[in-house]
Amino acid sequence: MLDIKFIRDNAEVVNKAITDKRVSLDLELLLQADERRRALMAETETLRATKNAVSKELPTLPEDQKKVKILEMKEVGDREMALQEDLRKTELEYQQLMLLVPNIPSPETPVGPDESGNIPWAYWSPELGGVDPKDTDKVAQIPTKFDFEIKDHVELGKSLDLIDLEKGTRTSGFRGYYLKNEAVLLQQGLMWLAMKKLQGKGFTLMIPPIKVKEFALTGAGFFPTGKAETYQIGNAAAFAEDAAKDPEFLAGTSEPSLLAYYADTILDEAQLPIQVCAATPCYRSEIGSYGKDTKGLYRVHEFMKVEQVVICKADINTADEWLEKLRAITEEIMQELKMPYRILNICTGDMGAGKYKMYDIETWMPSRNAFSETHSDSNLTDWQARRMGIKYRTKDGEVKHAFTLNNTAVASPRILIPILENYQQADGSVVVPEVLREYVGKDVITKK
RNA sequence: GGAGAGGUCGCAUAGUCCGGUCUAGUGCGCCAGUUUCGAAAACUGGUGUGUCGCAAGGCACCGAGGGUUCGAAUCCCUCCCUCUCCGCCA
Repeated sequence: MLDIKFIRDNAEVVNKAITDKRVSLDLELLLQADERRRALMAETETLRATKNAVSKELPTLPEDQKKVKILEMKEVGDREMALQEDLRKTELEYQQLMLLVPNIPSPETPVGPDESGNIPWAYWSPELGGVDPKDTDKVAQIPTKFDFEIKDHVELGKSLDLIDLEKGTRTSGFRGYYLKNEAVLLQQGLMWLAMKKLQGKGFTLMIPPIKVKEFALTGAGFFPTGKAETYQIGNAAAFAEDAAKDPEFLAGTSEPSLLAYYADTILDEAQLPIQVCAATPCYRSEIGSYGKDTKGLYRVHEFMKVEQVVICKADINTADEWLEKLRAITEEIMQELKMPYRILNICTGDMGAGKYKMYDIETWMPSRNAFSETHSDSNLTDWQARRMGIKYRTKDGEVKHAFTLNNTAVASPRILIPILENYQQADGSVVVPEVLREYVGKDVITKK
């Protein structure tokens, strides 16, 4: 959400963001609703002021005058009622439109229609270290090389008894899966590794609810536009009667619950920055992705993710710094795992409506012969904080909306794809990344 | 699941029976001033959020939402939450 005053004064800038981000919203309708809303407010408030004033003097008046005033106020009350009904409708329309207004993208964000407009910002591989995207020769050397015919993670998972997709689908439905044996230890190890890393970086560890109320999803910006992506749940019996009553949702990330911890709160500036993280299951209906990435573990309905969330003061430089710090933390984990990856500066058309600036981290997946998204680092400025009511009091006593950021630390089983595929050997076994060996209990995963 | 108690402007409380000097009293905390070499204490004053407005100022908010009334913290209805006890259960 943006400040309505900012929207009124900068309609052109907002309209450009709407176009660049391919948001479906007619700003003119919002501005009109805003104007009507303010006119109705002024009118009802005048009537109320009259009523309040008369109510105060009424008990002191003699009986005959009292009767006259009461009749007068009855009329004023009727008029107020009529206006109020109008105001309520206008207010609702206004609020619904306000939720659709996107954040203004950063000056460094490329303008583009979709993922084709994203710009590689950095590459890294275990052999070469950091590589400048302009150094095309070196960039070409980044993907892992094999001198044998590679298997994809589905084949590896099957032959090493790590993944069972058939049984997963039978039990859970389309995109269901079972992880088994070392795959379980790999995933648990990754979660543990990430949480310990973040604890060392000053993050507060949390186990938050992932079953959340609507306000958490609206506050974080996932609703109303992302409703189709979200599972709605409820008590089975009650759900059968009336699904809409008191809805609960399974969040697609812990971000809503981590932020909602501070919802409708005025923090003290000294408490900032707040760094919190959580390892939680995540649920996504993937309803808009039918037929996309249907093979294997790339796109699944439920997965585990360690998420980093930062709430910092309302200063763009501070927030920019945090975006880079969060990126660096994720890179540190990736470098410990020794997997080739790249970082993309995400363009306007591919970033969410609420984002100011966003990096994706894409890991090399041999079977896809491509870098594919495994992490996502975002600066939302005050867009989420305004929806969620996260504020802080400055040293001067001023109350401001905070800035929020978030980044993936690790998400599994998707991350198992590059691990299994990049670490596979000619004999069909998979080497366990060094940092995960203590969790898996062995150096190499071989056939049972 | 059953029975009861309760949610008041940072915290703790008064007010609710019987609607109108409650634009919510008091204590604590916090801020400023007086005093002091400095501090403590004492005394004095101040002390929320949101929204509309260029401003003066208005309006809203006593868990949430409705209703009754000229007027609601106070009466009525619905919902949410917390606590205590009992029952059941991982």
